[in-house]
Amino acid sequence: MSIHHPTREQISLANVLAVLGDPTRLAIVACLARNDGRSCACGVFNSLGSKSNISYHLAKMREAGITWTEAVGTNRLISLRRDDLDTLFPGLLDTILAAAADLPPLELTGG
Amino acid sequence: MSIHHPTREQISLANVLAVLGDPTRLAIVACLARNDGRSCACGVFNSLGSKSNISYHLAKMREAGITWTEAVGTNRLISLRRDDLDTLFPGLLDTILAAAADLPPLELTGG
DNA sequence: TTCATTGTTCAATAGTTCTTGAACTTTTGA
DNA sequence: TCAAAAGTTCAAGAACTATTGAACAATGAA
Repeated sequence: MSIHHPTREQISLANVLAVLGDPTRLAIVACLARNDGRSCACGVFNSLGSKSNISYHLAKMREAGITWTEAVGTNRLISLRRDDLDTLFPGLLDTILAAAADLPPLELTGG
Repeated sequence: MSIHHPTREQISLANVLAVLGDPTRLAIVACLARNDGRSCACGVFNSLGSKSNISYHLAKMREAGITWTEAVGTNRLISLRRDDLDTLFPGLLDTILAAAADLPPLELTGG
């Protein structure tokens, strides 16, 4: 069974804001942005919570249409859905990332 | 006892996003923006929920630093904290409002 | 095959959020 | 004074969210 992602049309503003309105997920999205273009394996975020907790948060982000998840071996590679988000909500991601850049930096192992 | 508002420094990005990540509050903020400059009495939002429910949502917005509430007679006049939000998170409010403008329009009585 | 690695899913639990209606406060106006 | 209007607060309940650890599946390497 392949990984479910919402279509661009299914992405809602309120849901995107609600999902990003959580410090752990805001940290994840900031890290993904710093990794621009390339993808991150879930393991990169292990310092932010337990394995199952990170899996939970990443699923929320995927279901909200914020991230794209691709299976490669035993890894899941996570990337931002920049094109979709920028098309739907121009400027939103960039302004959030700029504001999030002022937040206390994260301890990311292997990041 | 006067109405409590957080200082600019106490406003957090994650909290602002979380509070705006709710359809009712997104509708309220869009309405306030449409009313640019002027303030709205709570009653304007009555069609979005019960009196106590709107009071609850407006309190959330005030506590997050999104709105300013001023007592005038028996009314509470609500306005956006544009200067504070624009200073803290440049562009954020405008991009959210632009994206929210595409949402289905609200039935606002007396708005 | 066997084993470690990577991540998901499940059940349980604690905590939070939303919604409602009733009771209440404050202000205004007759 | 008395009543109406505008909001707030409270308690209760439903629904949702976050977190954990254990069990599970899938892959890749020895």
